[in-house]
Amino acid sequence: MRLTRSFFERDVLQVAPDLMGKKLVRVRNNIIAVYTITEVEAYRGSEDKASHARFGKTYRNSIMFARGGLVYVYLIYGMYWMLNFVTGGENQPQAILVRGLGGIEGPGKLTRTLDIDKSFYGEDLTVSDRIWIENSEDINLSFIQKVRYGIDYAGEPWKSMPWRFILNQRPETF
DNA sequence: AGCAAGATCGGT
DNA sequence: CCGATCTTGCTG
Repeated sequence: MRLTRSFFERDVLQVAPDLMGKKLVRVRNNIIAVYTITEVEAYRGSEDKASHARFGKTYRNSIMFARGGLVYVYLIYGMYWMLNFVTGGENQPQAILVRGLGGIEGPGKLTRTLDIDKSFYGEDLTVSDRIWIENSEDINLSFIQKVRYGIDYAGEPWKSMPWRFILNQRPETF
């Protein structure tokens, strides 16, 4: 069953762990593909110096200031699209970067596999017919937290926040 | 208007 | 470790 608005309109540090093991559904050419979410990173507010919101509202990050449940996509290093889910309420810039899906490790690799690009900017996960999140039957999921990747520029304390969430994988689940 | 840097990846 | 590749947002 598809996750609704209320799931995403919570603090990013609540939503991120709840995404562990959830199903990412992608529809293209009438083919439905379902992936297990295995790794995400949380970016929380303008005060988070690792976040794109650290400069306030700009052309690129404006969707982060919208209500939760929308998609934030951007290009990095001129080559890789990054897939994010907006969380929290309006004017509360938060986002969750999807770093890993069952069988696909790496935020740049998964968008290539799922064929996700700029056209998904602002897509609404609660009504879209080509991407959404579903609950999983599995309720016995455990995860660990580590520091976020590639954000040394943020400085302390932000670069040390354990805001990367990784599912404890049980091979038979995938 | 120009430029440095980037929430990455794959090959040496 | 290094290059690819190009948009963004800051600076002047």
